[in-house]
Amino acid sequence: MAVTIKDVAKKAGVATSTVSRTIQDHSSISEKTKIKVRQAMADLGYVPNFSAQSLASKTTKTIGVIMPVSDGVAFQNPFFLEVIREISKVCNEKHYMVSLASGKDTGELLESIKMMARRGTVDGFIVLYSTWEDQIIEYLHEANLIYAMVGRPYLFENETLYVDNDNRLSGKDATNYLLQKGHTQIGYVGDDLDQVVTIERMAGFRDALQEAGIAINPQQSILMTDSDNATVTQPLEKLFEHQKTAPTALVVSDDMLAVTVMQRLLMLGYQVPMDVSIISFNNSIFAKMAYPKLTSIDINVPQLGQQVALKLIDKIEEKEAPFVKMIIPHEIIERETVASK
Amino acid sequence: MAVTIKDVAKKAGVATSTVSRTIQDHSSISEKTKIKVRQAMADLGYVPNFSAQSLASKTTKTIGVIMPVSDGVAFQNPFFLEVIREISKVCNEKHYMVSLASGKDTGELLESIKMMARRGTVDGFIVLYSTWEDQIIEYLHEANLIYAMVGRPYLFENETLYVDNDNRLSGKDATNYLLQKGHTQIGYVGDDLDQVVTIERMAGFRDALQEAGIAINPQQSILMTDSDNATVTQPLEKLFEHQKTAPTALVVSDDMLAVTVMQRLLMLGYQVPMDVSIISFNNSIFAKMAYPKLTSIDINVPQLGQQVALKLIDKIEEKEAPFVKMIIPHEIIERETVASK
DNA sequence: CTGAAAGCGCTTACAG
DNA sequence: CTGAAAGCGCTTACAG
Repeated sequence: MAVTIKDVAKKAGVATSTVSRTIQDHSSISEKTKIKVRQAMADLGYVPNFSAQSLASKTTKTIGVIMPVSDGVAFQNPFFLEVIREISKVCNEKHYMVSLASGKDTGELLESIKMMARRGTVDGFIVLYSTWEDQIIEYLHEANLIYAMVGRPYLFENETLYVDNDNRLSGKDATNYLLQKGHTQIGYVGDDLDQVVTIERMAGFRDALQEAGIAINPQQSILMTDSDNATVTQPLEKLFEHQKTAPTALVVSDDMLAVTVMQRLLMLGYQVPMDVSIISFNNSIFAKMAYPKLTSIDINVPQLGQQVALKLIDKIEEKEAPFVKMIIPHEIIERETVASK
Repeated sequence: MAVTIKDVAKKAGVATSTVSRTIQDHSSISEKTKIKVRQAMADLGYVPNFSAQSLASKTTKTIGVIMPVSDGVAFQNPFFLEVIREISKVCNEKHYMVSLASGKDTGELLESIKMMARRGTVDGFIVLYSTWEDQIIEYLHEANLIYAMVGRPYLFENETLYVDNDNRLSGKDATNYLLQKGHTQIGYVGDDLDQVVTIERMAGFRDALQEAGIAINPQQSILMTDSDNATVTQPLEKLFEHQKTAPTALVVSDDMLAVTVMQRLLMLGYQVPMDVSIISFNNSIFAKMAYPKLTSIDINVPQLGQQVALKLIDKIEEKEAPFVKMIIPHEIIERETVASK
């Protein structure tokens, strides 16, 4: 049997309550006895039992990480693993555990989350994505559970804790960058229409063109594709159909999509960046491994992950913490896919 | 307060021990009372408290998933997220939780794992990778913890539960495929030398050439690069240095590396597959999105993930279960990067 | 500043 | 087949 709080108490010559309090570094315990108790813990190699702590304190010191539903390409995005790693890192430091919730469809995911909540296995949740009208969020909110999001919430924005980039601004910055390089015929290619982020980036794209006094004809400059990218070719062809409206530069909502777009462009006979310039978002490994290497907007994934975790834990530990939103800065990483016009 | 076993007992008119036993579907309880109790549970919306169950039963119903240390490109491999998703799916069904262990270096990871083990937060571990001389495995083994691996163990193979492909055979099959297409000058490019799988695939490569009676000059046909792919260019150039030994086809140990290799090849003036054919492994999203699309060996990640989880849970629940190894079949997915010679 | 005691919500011999 | 009771290893008012 493992060593328990009783063994420590006996060895240190104090009550178990005193041991418990020094574990929590209670201010009521004198430094002298704390030292004595800590010595005993060290000598015995004592580590508090997790289940017992949870049961007695009504707190689990674990946070549930909610992944997006796993169909579609979105799920394969390296973004998620990166965020998870950062969350995990913070949790390690704070002595929290991370527990994963995923599912192949919304129903399955919801069941899994409900289970976690009702069995009392988590103190709070982190939702890794943000879409329109999400049942998951509705449940979390109704059930009055603590949660935080990566990405701007569509529902209950004013009452939820979240960390995000200024996606609209980044869309604008990306477009302005192209404008500065002399492009005036700029198109936008996005996927995953239900993702809040995709739409926001497009809004930023419109902002920039508008400020530059360039009229937008959606038919000729905006292309939304489904998330598995299978059908980009034809619509893309259409975008380039008329010589005088054909874009000389493209803002693409995600690195992975940008890789597909470049590939299709090549098939259509366009070279990047000689014929068409491309800037995309996320600065993931795809951006670095693409050929040519993608100019991309870095969204600082480590910060995104670390901050949600930190803020959520703060909220869990002192329930009063006000609702916070936190905006992480982005940055253009210049590589090889944008040419001057 | 949530509803407890006492409430259910009262409502059903039985003792709490009877409720507990019907939760576990004990054979000693009559079907009649089980029905009565289940009715009461349903009426009250009862769900057993997780921490209390763990504390009383000395079992946690959670498995720890150990990720590879996070430096280097390997970590970005979509493989891990896919496996995790599958493990998570099985765990959901079996009412297990999955808890993540990761770290930026071995020391941090080990600390995190030790914590989990000593605090009693998991019943067993799944290790997602296999390398030479892994401290993590040594610890798991010494501490007598239950674990399973994805990939063939380097240490304690005869006493560990694992699920893997026949990597050596897949290396051989890949090479034979090239041979059948008429190539005779075939090179091997691998990274991540400490991964057992990389070495095994290379061994298969050698097997095939040997059986075909083709001599191998390592200098001229084998290139091992570090895992961040940064330095592939020069050694690759060297591989193609002499016209008469330059390979007409390459076996590449991973899709991500293959993408890099193709890119560098292009820079060196070689077209794929016209000048050089390429076959790689994993059939990840990189294979599908590459241009041209990669011919790749599918390793059936879903099976890999589901089976480790299933087998580990079996082992946890009936400790007698013998050590098992399970081999999942692979399959060549023909795409656009291999041409006939 | 410290301790004795009750309690968290289950499970599991033990007895019948 | 079922129940009373002890126990899992902690935490936290309460009292001093």
